[in-house]
Amino acid sequence: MSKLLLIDGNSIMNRGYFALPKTLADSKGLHTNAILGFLNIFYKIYSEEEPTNIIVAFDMHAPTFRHEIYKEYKGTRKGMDDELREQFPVIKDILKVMKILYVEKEGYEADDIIGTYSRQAEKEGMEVSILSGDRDLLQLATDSILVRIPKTKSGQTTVENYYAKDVVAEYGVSPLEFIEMKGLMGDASDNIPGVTGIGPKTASNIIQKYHSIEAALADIENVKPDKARANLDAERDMAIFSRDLATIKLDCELEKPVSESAVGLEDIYSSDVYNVLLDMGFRNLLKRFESISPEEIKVESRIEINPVDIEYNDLVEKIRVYGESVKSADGTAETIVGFGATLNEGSLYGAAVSVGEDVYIVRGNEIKNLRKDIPSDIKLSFIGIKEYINYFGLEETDNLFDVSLGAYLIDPLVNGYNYSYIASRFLGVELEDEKLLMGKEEVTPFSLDMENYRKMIAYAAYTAAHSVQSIVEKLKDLGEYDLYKDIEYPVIFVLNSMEGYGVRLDADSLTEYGKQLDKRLEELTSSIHELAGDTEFNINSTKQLGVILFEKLGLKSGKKTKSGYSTSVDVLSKLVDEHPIIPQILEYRSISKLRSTYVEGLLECIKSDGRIHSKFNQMVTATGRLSSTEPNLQNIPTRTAEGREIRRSFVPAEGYTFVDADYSQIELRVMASISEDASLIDAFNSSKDIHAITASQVFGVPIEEVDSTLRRRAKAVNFGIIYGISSFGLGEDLGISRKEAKDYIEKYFATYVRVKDYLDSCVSGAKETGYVRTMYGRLRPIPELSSSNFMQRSFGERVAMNSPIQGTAADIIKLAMIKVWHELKARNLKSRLILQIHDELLIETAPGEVEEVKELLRENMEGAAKLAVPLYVDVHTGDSLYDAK
DNA sequence: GTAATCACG
DNA sequence: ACGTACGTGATTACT
Repeated sequence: MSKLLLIDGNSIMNRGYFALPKTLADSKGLHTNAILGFLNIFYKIYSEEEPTNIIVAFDMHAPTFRHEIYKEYKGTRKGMDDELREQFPVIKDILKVMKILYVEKEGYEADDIIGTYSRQAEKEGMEVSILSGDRDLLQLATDSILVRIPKTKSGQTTVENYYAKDVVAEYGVSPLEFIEMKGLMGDASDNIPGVTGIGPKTASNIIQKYHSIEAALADIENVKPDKARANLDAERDMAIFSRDLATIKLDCELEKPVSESAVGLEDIYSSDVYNVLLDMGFRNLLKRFESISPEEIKVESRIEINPVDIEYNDLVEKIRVYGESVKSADGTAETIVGFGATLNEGSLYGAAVSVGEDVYIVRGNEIKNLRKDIPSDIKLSFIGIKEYINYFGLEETDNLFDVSLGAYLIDPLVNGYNYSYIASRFLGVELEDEKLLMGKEEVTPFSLDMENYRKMIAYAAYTAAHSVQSIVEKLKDLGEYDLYKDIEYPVIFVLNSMEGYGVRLDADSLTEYGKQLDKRLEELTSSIHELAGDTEFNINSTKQLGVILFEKLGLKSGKKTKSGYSTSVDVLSKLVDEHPIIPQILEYRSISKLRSTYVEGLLECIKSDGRIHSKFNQMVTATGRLSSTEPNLQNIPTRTAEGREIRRSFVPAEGYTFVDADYSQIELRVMASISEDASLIDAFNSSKDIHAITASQVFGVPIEEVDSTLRRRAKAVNFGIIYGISSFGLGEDLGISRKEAKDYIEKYFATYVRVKDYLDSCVSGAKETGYVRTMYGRLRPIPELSSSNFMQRSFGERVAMNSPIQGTAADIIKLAMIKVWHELKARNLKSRLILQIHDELLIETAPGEVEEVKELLRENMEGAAKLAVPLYVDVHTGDSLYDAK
């Protein structure tokens, strides 16, 4: 059966325009956000429905419009933004390339065109669905015509579907009565006035009773409530006028019949379309093409590389010759060679090296001498150097480049910096995805001659070599080159060294603690089941737990989640006094967490040297912090006594000692310094206890009268400020009303005026440029700021306030790590840096080096940056992580 | 594979 | 009127 998809072009474009950042633009500076928004939703719906026919309707801007008539009548309709207007001719061109029929006609709105076609198609027995962001079109829904409204729900696009019955279910009125309702309540976005004082609620009530405006007018004396009756009576004409404005025409005279709108999969996914989308920079959309018909679509920008096998010695010679040729061609040009391989247990099966336009593949492990065997002025480029440092014996001073690290600094919000992303973004070339090539298959020596594996490493090598120039240029353009050179690049070597040393873990003591936890867990399990009325259930299942607590035991549920009751700590803590089962569940949860994540999880990570070699990832966070995985050593418990016990099992090597140093309030100090707020700077200079002095200054009490409550509140405000404060969040955290919280914030800003100015400038600057920056130049783009969604936008504002602070602190500790690491090396100390936990460094200190290391740590951490306030570190020593804090 | 929860700074 | 603190990762249950 044939199926027609009708699209409200203006409304869907409008939606894209407001939902996506205005900063989106193609190489010529044309805005593309509305176009991208349109195409995203189009492809989503297209792949869902696979319609046989498509028509896109557009408004034609002529003075005969209903809206325009009304504009003259009231003069409020705002013109369209130029940035949006310029995108319409482009989307129409794209639709032409897709061979999709689009219709616009003087005197008609898109609504009317859609209404007319929908009825025609229905008559012809076609299945019809209508896509629009405008709920006005709900009036077109019937038993067989589906109206689909896209909705953004916490960042995710979902589509609400309405047949006639769904309209009734949601609004209590039929699609036709929906028009009557509009007549009463009006629609501000569509400039339909409606009747004064009648909103959706009243309108719905009246229409549910009378079914039409005329019927209500005929019985006007009985219309309720009183106010609505009076207004409706006085504004009879306006009600009818509004209703007629809101009515979509079903009988437009249109030239083209529905039959001319047929369009096939091959039109939508043609190579012409692919090239247009590529040209506009819509890389994400292109992925859809690959899954549709990979071999049929031939694309100019998609390149294929056929690597050539070579012996190692010949490769070295090729590189040397290539280097000479580049030199003679242009005395200043740099020779860059790219490397690609997958390392497995410290050895590789084969490697690809990109030399000029050729890519060579070498088998065996002779390649590990590559850096030493080629001239030092030839740059060796990698995707993720850190993985290869040990294999090649690389050093910081070798001539190296990491393109993925550069790509991260240019856009830190991306999920993974693999070759296909880098090639697409920086070379404008589409390479087959590594996932596509390798699938889930494991790489083994036996699969080495697999065509796909060879291609994959060849692509990686090619990308590594060829994207350096563009990435360096971009880094320089963005003012991030020094950040790369002076911070990120050196940190690679520090992290590699930390990963190599790892941390010693005492398996025996941890196992012993695990047994204690198990015992307690058993007790709690039987006790909880008993308290639940002798019901056995899985306490770990939030679903089952929710049923027990809120249905069986009848406790009142607070927050809800998408799929039922929330049973999170903050909900349960409010119920501790309601039922004895609650504290037991809370204890069960925390013990269970300790056992599975920290006892079992950590034990599994111990390698044969008795140590844990966690990975430090440099290219994950949006702010510039590190992250740690397999296992995460940055979240070892410390806040509760039971959790802290885990730290007893983290111990130094025989004879060694832990020296730990953590920055005191580094983020607040950074904020004081960047904002140049004299009061806050003074506060840091005059007191050791910043929360107490904040309390004193903000609440206007002498410092010696600041009690624990007041201090706690000030501390929460300080945190709130760094997170991008909101009265709601602060109120929630402190358990006070929003109004009180707001009062605190106002007092804080009255005390530290420049802090407020600074935070405001972060937000306004970010709204203008689309990003924020740390003291050391690190960028964080904030696309959420131009969202039309209040929640998204507010999030963007908080991010704009938080990221420069969190990011600058991250920059500073990275600088400290580099200094400390080099200093340990320079002094030939045996002590080693083994852990970084955001504001804290841990050194496993060799016998006899403790005093020197303490001094060295303090000096280099406190001296890492010159701020308007001093940096302080607290230094501790101990024979376990427990004692060293 | 995603959602919920909870560990850390 | 919207529904919230910023940045992470691991485990478990469940689709």
